[in-house]
Amino acid sequence: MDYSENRPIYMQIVDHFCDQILRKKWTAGDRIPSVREIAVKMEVNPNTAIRAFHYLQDEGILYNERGVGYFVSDNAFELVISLKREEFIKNKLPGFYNDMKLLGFSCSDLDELYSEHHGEG
Amino acid sequence: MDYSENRPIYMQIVDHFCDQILRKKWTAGDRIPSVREIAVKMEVNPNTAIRAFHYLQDEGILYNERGVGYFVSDNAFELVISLKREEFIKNKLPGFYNDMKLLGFSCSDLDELYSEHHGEG
Amino acid sequence: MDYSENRPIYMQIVDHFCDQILRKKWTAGDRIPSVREIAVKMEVNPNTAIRAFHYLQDEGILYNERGVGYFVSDNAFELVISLKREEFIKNKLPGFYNDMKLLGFSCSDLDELYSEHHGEG
Amino acid sequence: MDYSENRPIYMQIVDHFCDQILRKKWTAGDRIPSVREIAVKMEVNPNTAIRAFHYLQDEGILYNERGVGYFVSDNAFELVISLKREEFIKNKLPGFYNDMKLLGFSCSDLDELYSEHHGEG
DNA sequence: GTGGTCTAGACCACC
DNA sequence: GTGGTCTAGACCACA
Repeated sequence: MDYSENRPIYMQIVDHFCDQILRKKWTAGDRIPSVREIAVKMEVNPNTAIRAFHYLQDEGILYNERGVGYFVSDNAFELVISLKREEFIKNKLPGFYNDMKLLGFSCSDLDELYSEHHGEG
Repeated sequence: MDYSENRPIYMQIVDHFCDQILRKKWTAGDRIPSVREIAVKMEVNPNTAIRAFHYLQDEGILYNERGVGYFVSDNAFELVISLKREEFIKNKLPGFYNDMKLLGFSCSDLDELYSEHHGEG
Repeated sequence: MDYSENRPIYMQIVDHFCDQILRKKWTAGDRIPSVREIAVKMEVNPNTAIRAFHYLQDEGILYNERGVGYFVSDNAFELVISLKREEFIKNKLPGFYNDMKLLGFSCSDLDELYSEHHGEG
Repeated sequence: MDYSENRPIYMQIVDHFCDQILRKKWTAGDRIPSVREIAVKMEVNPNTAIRAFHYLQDEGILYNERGVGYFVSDNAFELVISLKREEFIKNKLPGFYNDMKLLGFSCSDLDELYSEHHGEG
């Protein structure tokens, strides 16, 4: 977890979970680690971990079985994809696109820019 | 000013000032409107406006003459460009690029995606 | 805090914090008192205290963990030393030195002058 | 005049006048340039120049003959010396001395430090 | 609990 | 007129 970043810790956990799902590390029906395990592994306050679980539960990506744990929903993959796609197009694309143009870059520059500055990271 | 946005008001003012400089509306040596004028025009508290002025003064983009007002530095344009370029490449590009790839888009899709969803906005 | 002095309150707080670091009262990784605690202890408005924290954060001397507090950076001591040294040599020394010469004092007089007028103060 | 410096413009003018007197450029009975001449030469608002004249008049260093101009008082040199000496010892010495010690310098270092960093300035 | 932001309004020095 | 500082108090997100 990056405490100095602007993004809230619990959203960084959410992002991490979505990544796991998008990369098929976690698939429908999988039981995911408990709140306590997550909190310990990520060195985070349990309250903070809970917020991430609740967020994903609200979105229908996880579901909870009382006394057992949290599980990946059947349609988690599709939900994550559509959620991310919508966020990407509505929130991230316009700002990024305008900045890009204002700074004199074009879409075809991006691959090169990325590999140049973050290629090995 | 967009109060619902995540970005603080004073940073939105900073962005606006940078825009003015990038678009050559304000050039080296120009006196920019007073704190009070900005506060009235943008409908914010003078203290909020001052925070934007201070931020840009720290960056060397503006300078102050006591009792007279704020002025655009000689190298303001270059400073803004390099500041924005650095922020773009270091902070915005990697997250955007990774999301883009993860969602199955490529750089050549961006122009189309943008004009489709934000073309007339 | 000395309200009659020319130096702003928040810079007096900054000076005090730097002193703590120079005197090794606060060392790398220490959590320093919260904004509210400082404000109460020094009898200033929390906003005034925050300005001091932000100043030192910008200089890299403190860093912040959201919801937790402010901490002393690893290289805080070196940063304070170099900051103070630079300020001393660039800003304070020339004016002082010129005054000293103009008034007919020499460096070897200083110890005596000081102990005579401020020795027991 | 240095508009970016902390010291007020009118005090910078005062300092300049005192310098002239200490260096015997201006001596008792000399008529000094008019407010307007000073304002033009120093590229300063006439009001600002006037404040400097008034300050020195209050201290007894200058006197005014209505319709004629400002003149250097008979005891101007002694007044400036004692004024500066007092200010030096009371206000400047203690802060400077403490900083010097805290940064690990001693009086005997000053000549070298000065000539090294400001020798040709 | 932590800090971050914003408003409203005051007072000041300076030009 | 200009900006600089400080206070008081509010609301918010985050841990």
